[in-house]
Amino acid sequence: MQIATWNVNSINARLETVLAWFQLAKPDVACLQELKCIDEKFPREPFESLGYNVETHGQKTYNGVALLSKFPIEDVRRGLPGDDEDLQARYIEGVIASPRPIRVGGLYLPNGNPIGTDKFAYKLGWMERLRRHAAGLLALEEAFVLAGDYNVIPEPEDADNPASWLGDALFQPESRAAWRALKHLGLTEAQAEVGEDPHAYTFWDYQAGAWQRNHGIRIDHLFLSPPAAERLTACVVHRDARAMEKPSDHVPVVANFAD
DNA sequence: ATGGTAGACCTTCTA
Repeated sequence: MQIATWNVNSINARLETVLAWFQLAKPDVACLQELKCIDEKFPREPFESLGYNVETHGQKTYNGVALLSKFPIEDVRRGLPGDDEDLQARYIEGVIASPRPIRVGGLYLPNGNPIGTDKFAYKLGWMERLRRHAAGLLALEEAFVLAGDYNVIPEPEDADNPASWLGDALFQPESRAAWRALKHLGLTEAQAEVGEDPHAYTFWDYQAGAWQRNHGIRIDHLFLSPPAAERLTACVVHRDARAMEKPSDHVPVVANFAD
């Protein structure tokens, strides 16, 4: 069982690139972020033709997340609980009805820049809500995965030039502490656990030749509950996707689980 | 040196 996460930076602008990767990697489950479209404009048919069930939580222009699975998707939840005022489409969850069912939450954590604004407060509030939700899921003692664009650089080793990120919301002590608080609930981070390179980058900005200079950061992660971590066998960062035609600025990260 | 690019969409916001 392969579960992927990928911030595609507009599913419609990226459709050919994303389909090409799906035909190559054939993930069983995929969490997509930054769809940048409403549900009605998500290109369902090409994914259904590849054998995927499709659940979306879209939004006009910004954000938007999708959960795709070759197995049926049950108990779908749209939106992160804990704030009825929050209208941003950044979370979708469902139970993958595979022979050994696994709950999968796909998330697009707020960027939070610039620091010192309401955007940064929103990021930290969203992370606390995610921590509470994860704690509730842990109490169920099920296998689950929380995969997505966390918009947090966990450690200095997760950036090519950490000093250049010191003033950025992705590398603030508060952001990193909230990320560790999530981990300290008892979750296992897949790439750190079994990745060939635990610090392989997952994002390179479009600007200033960041890809060509390998000015990358590691911000796309998969957190696993203990029963899911017991099944984890591998975690691969698909770096080559950044060199495709019309690439996203993020690359897919894929975790493998024993069936 | 405060740059640079990409996407949605209509003038600027987000990243």
